Amino acid sequence: MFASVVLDIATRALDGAFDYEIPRELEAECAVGATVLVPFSHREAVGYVVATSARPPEGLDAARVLPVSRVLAPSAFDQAAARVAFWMAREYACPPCEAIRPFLAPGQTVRVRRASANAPWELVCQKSGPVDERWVSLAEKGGSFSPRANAVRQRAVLQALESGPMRMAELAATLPGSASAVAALARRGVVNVEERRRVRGGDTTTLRSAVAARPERLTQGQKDALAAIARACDAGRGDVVLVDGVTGSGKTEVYLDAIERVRAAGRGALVLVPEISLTAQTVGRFRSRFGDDVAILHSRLSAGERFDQWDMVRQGRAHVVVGARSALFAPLRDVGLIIIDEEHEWTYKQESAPRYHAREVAARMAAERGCALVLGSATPSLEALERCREGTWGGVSWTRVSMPERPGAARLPAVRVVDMTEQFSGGNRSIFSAPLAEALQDVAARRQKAVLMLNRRGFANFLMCRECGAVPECPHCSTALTYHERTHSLVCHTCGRSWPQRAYPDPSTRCPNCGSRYLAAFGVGTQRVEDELAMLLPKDVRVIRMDADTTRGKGDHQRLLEEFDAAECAVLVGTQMIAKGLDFPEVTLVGVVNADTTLKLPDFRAAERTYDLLEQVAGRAGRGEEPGQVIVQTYWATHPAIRAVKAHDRALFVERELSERRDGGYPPFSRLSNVVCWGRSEADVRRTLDDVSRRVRERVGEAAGWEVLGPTDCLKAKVKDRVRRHLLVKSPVDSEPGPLLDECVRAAAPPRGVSAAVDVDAYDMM
DNA sequence: AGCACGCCGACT
DNA sequence: GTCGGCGTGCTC
Repeated sequence: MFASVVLDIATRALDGAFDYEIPRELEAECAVGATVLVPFSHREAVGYVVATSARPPEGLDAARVLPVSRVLAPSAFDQAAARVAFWMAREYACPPCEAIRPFLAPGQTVRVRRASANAPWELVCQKSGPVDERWVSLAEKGGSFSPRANAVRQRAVLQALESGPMRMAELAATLPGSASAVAALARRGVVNVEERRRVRGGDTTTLRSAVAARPERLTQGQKDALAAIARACDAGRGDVVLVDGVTGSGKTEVYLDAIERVRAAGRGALVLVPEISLTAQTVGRFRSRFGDDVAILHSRLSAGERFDQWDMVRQGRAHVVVGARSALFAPLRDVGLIIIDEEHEWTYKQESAPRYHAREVAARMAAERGCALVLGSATPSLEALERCREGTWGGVSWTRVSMPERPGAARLPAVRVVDMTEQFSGGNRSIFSAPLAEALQDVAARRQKAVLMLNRRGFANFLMCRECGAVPECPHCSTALTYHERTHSLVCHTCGRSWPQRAYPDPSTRCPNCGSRYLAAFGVGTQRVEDELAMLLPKDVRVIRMDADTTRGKGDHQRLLEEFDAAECAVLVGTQMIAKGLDFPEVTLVGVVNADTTLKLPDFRAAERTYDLLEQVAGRAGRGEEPGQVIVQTYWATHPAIRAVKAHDRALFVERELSERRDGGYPPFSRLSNVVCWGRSEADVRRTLDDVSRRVRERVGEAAGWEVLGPTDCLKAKVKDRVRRHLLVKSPVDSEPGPLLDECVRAAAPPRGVSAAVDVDAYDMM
């Protein structure tokens, strides 16, 4: 037997697979998806088997085919997955091994490395593998047993166990050499040693809304969606269904029912959810419907927890996988359905190699496996909407099903837009407009709940001198420094450096530029909203603040949400993180403190992002019996995105936005790729990217639909003392910019100290 | 990527 | 006559 092996050496200089002979004794283990150790050019290398064959490799002298040395890990992916990985490598212009990595068991990286220049090569296994944990506990008669006077270790062990059972590993770490003491005590029957295979990562929640009570009847929209999904499943071609349902229209119920149908046919389902930790509610619903058949995979799990959940899927003990972006690569054997919830979310685009978009990989995977892909959103991406308008895309059908109503008595909330310039000229200097302040007091009086959102992305607190207009920037990165009030410091969010700094009205404040003392905080923080709320509302209204500061620890998110859920009357204050997925029927008021800060970002998707965010957060109101109200504060009330949210009419925004995109040749009417080049030497970076740019222009010529913009400095022109320049390339929707850009970068051969990255279908152009 | 090979200038 | 700079090319 022979194996085709992709080596784990990430370089553009080395692509494709290499062939090896499988020794007889390894034939059983050395299957597709296995991690192997192979000899490679004066050393050994780690690689992944992507194909096996009984025929020797063609066009290769048999004497040159070397044998596989060892099998390091069992199969993590199958043949179809390997095909998807190769497609990703091509599409997203990355080395094949980078495209394979997402498929591997989490926390199992095996590398060959060496400590110093001439040290021998060593295998470095960073394994957090399956743990068979040994728990030690006091036995019945443990309490009365008294060890011999000189048995210091035994005494220490018994004392430690008084407060409850401990893991052996923990005991050994705190009491060196306790293993033999435990063994001796166990022989006497004083302690019990119990071995259990622990499956980590099974989180639970007490949220009432996390229980998926089966509704008595479905809305017409839900029935239509389920019928369309059933058709797509039965077609078995990778057809796509876009479930376009207003917030609160019951998309999750549609997913649950669709999965039930797939499970009944013996197949499994992959469900992608953005920022999983925020939607403990969603996880709870899946758990309550499918129980232990659900595996949860997301980045907030510890390495061990993630491995256990992943392994459960591989072993075929769980058939429904719910997780963040990377859950798409879970080793589920018979995938019958892929669901991407909140399809428009940015988190589905990976910003490091492989720079894939989960929507596109899922579409490819669905086609490869002959299953259906369901995209769900209240604010579908313009890409998805446009493909559904076309009807077919990439050889499969794209269907949009609309769910325009909420089930039961719930109605979409009324939206009121408040022009803050009018408030200001009317003498109101508070961060709350008069209507929002009134509405909040009203909520307090009626003992209901409210959600207040601060739109802070790209607009974190910074300091600005009121006299000269200077904004302190990081000397190493071209980024405005963020002001942290609590620690009185300026922090660079790009490189993490920080400097002590006081702001006006502190008397020691001095503007670094002109020496003025009016260097003051600009923008609003959740802390300030919390303070103003305390002044506005009676003391018995619970105010819960949810931002990066209060949700640092594991489980903080959930704890705060549970607190909000349990409170009788409360206001939840937070940043973007509260816009999505929260489902609290008692919320009757949603306030957006500053709606338009994201509109000002230099990004062609800025308006779409703002619209999505506002529509999503507005959807948090009025999900129960009581009608909801939304108040949006803005300095730009005439913007189509704001007007569309106010009118609950997406067309107001989408039609104008689409025509602007069409005129400008932006996605979804083109593909936009970003080639970024960075390094310490500006001259080298400049020379390299100019070379790349020349080659791309040469290749593209006058071809219709291709356009090369730049090279120019990146918006973040310097990060960690490295200069950054980039090149934007527009190409037709049916083009393949990946391979072309890859070849151009390869041909330009960046010198040592200069790096280049190709980002196909880029989202972050900074 | 990592390393050998190989062709040139500065030293014993 | 030899050591070592890094340009070029190869690895199943």
